[in-house]
Amino acid sequence: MTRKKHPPKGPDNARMLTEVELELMQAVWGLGEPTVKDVVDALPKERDLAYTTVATVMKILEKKGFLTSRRGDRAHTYLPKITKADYETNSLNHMVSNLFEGEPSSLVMRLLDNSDLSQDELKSIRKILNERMRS
Amino acid sequence: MTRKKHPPKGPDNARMLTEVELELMQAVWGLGEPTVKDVVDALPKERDLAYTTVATVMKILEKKGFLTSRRGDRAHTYLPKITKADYETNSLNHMVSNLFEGEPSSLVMRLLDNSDLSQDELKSIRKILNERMRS
DNA sequence: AAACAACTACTAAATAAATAGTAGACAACT
DNA sequence: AGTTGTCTACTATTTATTTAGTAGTTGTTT
Repeated sequence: MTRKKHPPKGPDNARMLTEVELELMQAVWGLGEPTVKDVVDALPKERDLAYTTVATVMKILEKKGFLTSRRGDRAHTYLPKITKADYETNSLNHMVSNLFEGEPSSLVMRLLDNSDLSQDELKSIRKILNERMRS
Repeated sequence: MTRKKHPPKGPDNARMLTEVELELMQAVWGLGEPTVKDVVDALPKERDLAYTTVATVMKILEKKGFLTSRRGDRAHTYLPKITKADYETNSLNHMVSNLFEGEPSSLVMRLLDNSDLSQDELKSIRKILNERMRS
């Protein structure tokens, strides 16, 4: 079988995190500049990942450009290279363009159609919206 | 190395589509009950996927429960087992719980913070919101 | 200093995802 | 009836993802 070797994804610009990567990034964002151990400890006790597994995934996150590391006192520490807010924005953009034909309002429509949003949630959303529109 | 064989993902209930899978599902949703060929033809010309690649992925989608197939006149046809609307809802729920701490309003906030929304978009979002709130 | 604990680098294995070729079945024209 | 084209089933390859072990280094505690 003559197979064309399909090229590696390459050092992409706007890559999305995998499930586990996101899980660990959440911990990192919450912790500031944690060590591997900090992250392991921050995971819920029922989430039983080996220390080395976490270390490996964090190395991968570094290779992919989501984290930088530097030598700390004892262990080295990891620092996010992207804020959670920016990642949220990227995720939303990705979703809007892949699933909602590039129309953010379609996304909001679907969200409002579905989720059991309380009257309070709706109000706070409207408030935000009004602020956005004033400016 | 004594390695614990980590179990396969299993026939999951609320799995998300991969990138390519979503691409093909979009075509299927747009077409109704297409054959493999219909889907291939519906892809943008610059998207140069082999017929067999599309056939393989659609088989996978069937195994995962996103499509059913039945014998048609010549080729067999594929029918979505989930509507696009339902998949959109699942995606949003997934995102809200994995990235927005379960708060849909946080998602909306982030979306609105993202400056490249036109005044028209904002207006149509507000309209939707107002409709939701009246009911 | 010996023992022990923590940490890193490297390696490894299983499964998933993306892509596509081959062979054989079946139909449609000459 | 032979050629041609389409379609399916099966197989194959590369890369990605998830998970974790081992060996070696370095630091800590008796």
